Amino acid sequence: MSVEPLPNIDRSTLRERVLKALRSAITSGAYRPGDHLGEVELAGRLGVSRGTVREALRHLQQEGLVTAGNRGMLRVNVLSAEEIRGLFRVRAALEGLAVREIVARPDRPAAVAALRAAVEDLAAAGEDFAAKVEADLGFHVRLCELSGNPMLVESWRHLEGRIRVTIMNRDPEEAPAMMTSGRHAPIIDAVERGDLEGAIAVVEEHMAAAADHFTGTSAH
Amino acid sequence: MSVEPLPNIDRSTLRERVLKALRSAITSGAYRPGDHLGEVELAGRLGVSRGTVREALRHLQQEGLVTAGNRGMLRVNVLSAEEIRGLFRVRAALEGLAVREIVARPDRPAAVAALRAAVEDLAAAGEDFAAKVEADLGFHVRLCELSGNPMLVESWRHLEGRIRVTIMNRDPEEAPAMMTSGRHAPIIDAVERGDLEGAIAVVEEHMAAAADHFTGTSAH
DNA sequence: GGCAGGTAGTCTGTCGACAGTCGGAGGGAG
DNA sequence: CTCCCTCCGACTGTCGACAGACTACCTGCC
Repeated sequence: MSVEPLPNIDRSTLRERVLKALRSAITSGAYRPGDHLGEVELAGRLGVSRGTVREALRHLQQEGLVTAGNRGMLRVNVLSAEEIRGLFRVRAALEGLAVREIVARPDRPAAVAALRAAVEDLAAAGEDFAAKVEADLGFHVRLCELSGNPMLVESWRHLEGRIRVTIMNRDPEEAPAMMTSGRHAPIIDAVERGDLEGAIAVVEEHMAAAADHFTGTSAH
Repeated sequence: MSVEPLPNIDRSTLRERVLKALRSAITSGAYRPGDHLGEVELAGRLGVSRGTVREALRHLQQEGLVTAGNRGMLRVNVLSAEEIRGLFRVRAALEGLAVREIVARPDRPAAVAALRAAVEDLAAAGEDFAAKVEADLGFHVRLCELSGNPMLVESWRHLEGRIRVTIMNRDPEEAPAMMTSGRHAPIIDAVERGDLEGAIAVVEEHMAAAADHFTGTSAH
């Protein structure tokens, strides 16, 4: 008798699946920033109870993807230019810590190799916008993961929602010159040769450029 | 006719009040790390519905105060020594960014004065342990707020729950030599004289010492 | 005495319903 | 024509209940 063909039982809870679906719907641009997210409409569309989507929405609210408007109504979050600049400064501090810890690690070469693989994914994304976004954020998450500091990853992920709405609010309608392998390679190079100051400088410059890019002319 | 005597209508939702109550109960030590938090018990004790405490618990879970154990049961989070070290490294990066932005601000003297007031609160706390904790965390949160970067405050607050359980898991039963005004003054001094490198060094040293303190010998 | 099977208990997951509140449309008085 | 009052619709806040799942214990058989 074969036990092979039934390995994939989805043990995830309904709330988790709804959470994923909503997050994906927002970050993919199906809901534009500022759009109202009604519990009843979402519940009906997803075929689940209101309480379930409610919990998912609350989770998304804490992630910063949605924000509470008038009378507790939730809508897709939209960040001001000032918030975007602050957001990328925090990112610079977090990812600066990441390179710092990677440089200090004994297995630095392995981390460098993993990062090189991540930028290759970015290059392989080609012109697919969604794939490029995923690969770019994947690289930066990987940077945090390779630091070996789970709390750092946790903090970075806490910003991920806001990062995604920022990207989605601007880039879909123009050429994204921001996410290219050429912009990430210098970070790896500096890490590889143990140049801590240089690596941090590159990261901060990278983040400053991104902040300028996303605040340049806000798209309507 | 007087309109004065009725200004304070509490418009907070029941979930928010339950959230506050639970957070306070955990951070005050009423529930020890590892304790099981049952929805039914809490709902009965607070006199509210299960769904309400459920949402509050989910919020606390994202804050890191509680963590999911076996079969989705939630218990008060307990951090490993490695997690604590990572946590305080992230704090150092965040608060390092804070001093950096404060030093760069034109209203630096006002920020310095506000920080001085915060350490005075700490000194005024005397030997009251809970008050000292509040004053200490108040100082650090103030540091983030004075940076003028709301996203930085947001990121710091995301760590606050874990910080509090870490403090509560160790300090209640021994002399807390960690939170004293003498340890915070050097930060302000360095900020006041515009010594960015020095201020960051003090912050990192402060955080490293705290990490050592809280991982020294885990209390049982 | 040990083990397999059943069985009660308890916890969370999910749902549907009721109530309160806010905003707007519509009608009537001035 | 304008302003105010009233009613209606929509949305969220909160609740109680049902169902599924896992644990621990207890019993009967070998």
